[in-house]
Amino acid sequence: MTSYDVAHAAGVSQSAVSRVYRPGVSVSKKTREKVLKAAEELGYKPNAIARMLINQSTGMIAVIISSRANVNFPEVLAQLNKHIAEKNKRVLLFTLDDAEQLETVIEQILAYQVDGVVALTAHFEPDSVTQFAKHNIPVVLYNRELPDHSVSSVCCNHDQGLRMLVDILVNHHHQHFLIMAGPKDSDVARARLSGARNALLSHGFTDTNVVYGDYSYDSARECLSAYAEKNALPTAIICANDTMAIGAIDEIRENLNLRVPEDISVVGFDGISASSWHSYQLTTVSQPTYFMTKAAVETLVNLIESPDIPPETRYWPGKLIEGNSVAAAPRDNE
Amino acid sequence: MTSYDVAHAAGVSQSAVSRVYRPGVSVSKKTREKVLKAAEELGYKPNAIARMLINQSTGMIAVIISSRANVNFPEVLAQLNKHIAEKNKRVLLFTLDDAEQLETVIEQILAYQVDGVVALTAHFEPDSVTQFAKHNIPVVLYNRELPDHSVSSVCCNHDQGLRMLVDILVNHHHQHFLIMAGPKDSDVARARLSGARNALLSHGFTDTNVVYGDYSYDSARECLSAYAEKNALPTAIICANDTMAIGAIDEIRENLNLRVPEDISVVGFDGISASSWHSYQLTTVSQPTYFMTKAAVETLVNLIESPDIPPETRYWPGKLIEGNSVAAAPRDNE
DNA sequence: ATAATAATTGCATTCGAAGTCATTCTTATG
DNA sequence: CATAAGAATGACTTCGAATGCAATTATTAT
Repeated sequence: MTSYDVAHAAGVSQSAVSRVYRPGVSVSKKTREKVLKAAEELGYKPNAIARMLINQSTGMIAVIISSRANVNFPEVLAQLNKHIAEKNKRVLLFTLDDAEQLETVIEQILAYQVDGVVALTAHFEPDSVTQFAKHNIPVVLYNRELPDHSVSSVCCNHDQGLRMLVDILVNHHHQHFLIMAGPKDSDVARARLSGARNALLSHGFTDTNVVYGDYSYDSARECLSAYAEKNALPTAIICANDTMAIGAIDEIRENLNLRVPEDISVVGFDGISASSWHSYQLTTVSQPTYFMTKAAVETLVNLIESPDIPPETRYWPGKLIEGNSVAAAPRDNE
Repeated sequence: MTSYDVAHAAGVSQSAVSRVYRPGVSVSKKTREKVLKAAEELGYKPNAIARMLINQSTGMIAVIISSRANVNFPEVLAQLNKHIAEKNKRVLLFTLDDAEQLETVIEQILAYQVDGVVALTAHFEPDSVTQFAKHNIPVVLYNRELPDHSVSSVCCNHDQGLRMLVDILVNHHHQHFLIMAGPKDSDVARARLSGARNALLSHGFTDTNVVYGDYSYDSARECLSAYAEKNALPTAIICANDTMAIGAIDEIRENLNLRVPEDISVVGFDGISASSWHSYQLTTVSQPTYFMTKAAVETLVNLIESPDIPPETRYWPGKLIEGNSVAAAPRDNE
């Protein structure tokens, strides 16, 4: 069913049909009614693809995710999708898991003539961004920033969040820390690691030990268990995300036979729903994902409408959630 | 940058450029090289939108999700996306949260000329399916089936899963059950409720009490707490999903001051990662999401290629995971 | 009633790639 | 060397909607 079919059935020209479906164009009531009636009978729906071609705009936003069971990705994706739908655009989903796929994914995104890109993934270096710039496709990074800030970003302020967490630990007289970092190729993980180090440094703690997990529960248990075999235990563990913090707590309780928070304090990051479950009650920092996703979409839509807006980096503060996973450092460890 | 620009730069016709990018068409090495060189220099990428228009196929699959923090949706979406990408197609994401949005969403999906639809959501009644049928757009339902089976579905066999769980409880001599069901407008929740009832019936247990949650941790705690105030406690709780099972466990331990599994046994459904965490160790049934999503994509792709394949319903058995949340029914309750 | 103006309408073209068809250029064969 | 068979190429049309422009009709003012 095309506009020609409807035009024929309604006894008008194709132009008339087209105009009925464009807002703010002058069509007489009579024509409009004839067209709508014919369209209804024929089950006609304007073809968005043809419209894209002539309009030079697809109304599609590429969202690039990594399939790694990361952070709070499901929630973020659902919210991004909602905000994008509210702007009357659609999400075209792309997965980018390793650097090899990068070229292929970029080519596909370019081919699909998307109006903009939201990147939630690693493996997306300045070069990639340049390619989109060449084709005048605006990009917004989510929880990532480039060293030169040449691209708009919306980030949670990981430094501030970790400062709050470290301050709490220090206020509880902790002096022996362990940082449980996330995967080395994740920007968020790097930002949190450096945030933790900076916060500790500002209190005079240098050279804090670091173990690396991959954000997962199991990896947290494994790397803590391996660490415990060869090192004296810390009194406080700063984890790169809540899932690992929960893994750490379970490892401490089940295999190290110690108590949380009495023997060891643990803090996380993200504020996932499980962090407030009774068995864990994590002290953590939650990301304002609603506002962050909304900001990301708004920044992108503004860039689509006015490509000359200079790149902007927006930081959102995390919100401290005081649970029950931090207590005063035990005396016998001092 | 269009194929005409490349054609001009390479000194060939637009047809020649087009042919270079179509597989299995005869082009001489010389032409191919000239074209590729010019394309490289100009940064030309074939325009997928124009291609869609002429090919009458967009390579896009509409995936309809509900933004409700449902079941194991994030994992399912990520896996669907992966399988769809492997078939060299893309996911166009749509959210459908209530029946009012239905018409709008369907219209948009039709306008985008998607090659097929995967529906993970409620509010998607036979009428909706008929509309897609009219436009020859194949649909596959995920964990949903229509009464008349007129549309292809891929479902977890909830009946079989619940039978396994109920059998375990019965083998542990339980006689007093409570079913904690999911939201009434969810098909999966309804299927699990009826699965639980049937399994109990087959052991001669009729009229088991039911409470309704919304799949969330908090709702589980609330509805169990409300139930406990007015009723004798069961010795076993059958939950519609793992998240509610975990909520039930925490409510039992924290507020009812009882032990799991010694005093009350709890079973869940889904096999989410938290179900195996040390504090819970749920006995549950995991859905084979990898195979289910793969099957859904394959069924859909087959339908796209051969629209005359009759609708098929594929059931996948769940896999029993025996944790530590079921024990023999306590004597004093008999 | 007529002129002047405004509101509609249709024709023809455009967006960018793909495919049909007729033509030209190769290559192999007698 | 001539010719048939095959490969390669380009002109032109197609997909479906949107729009500039010109022509037509409706409306208003005189």
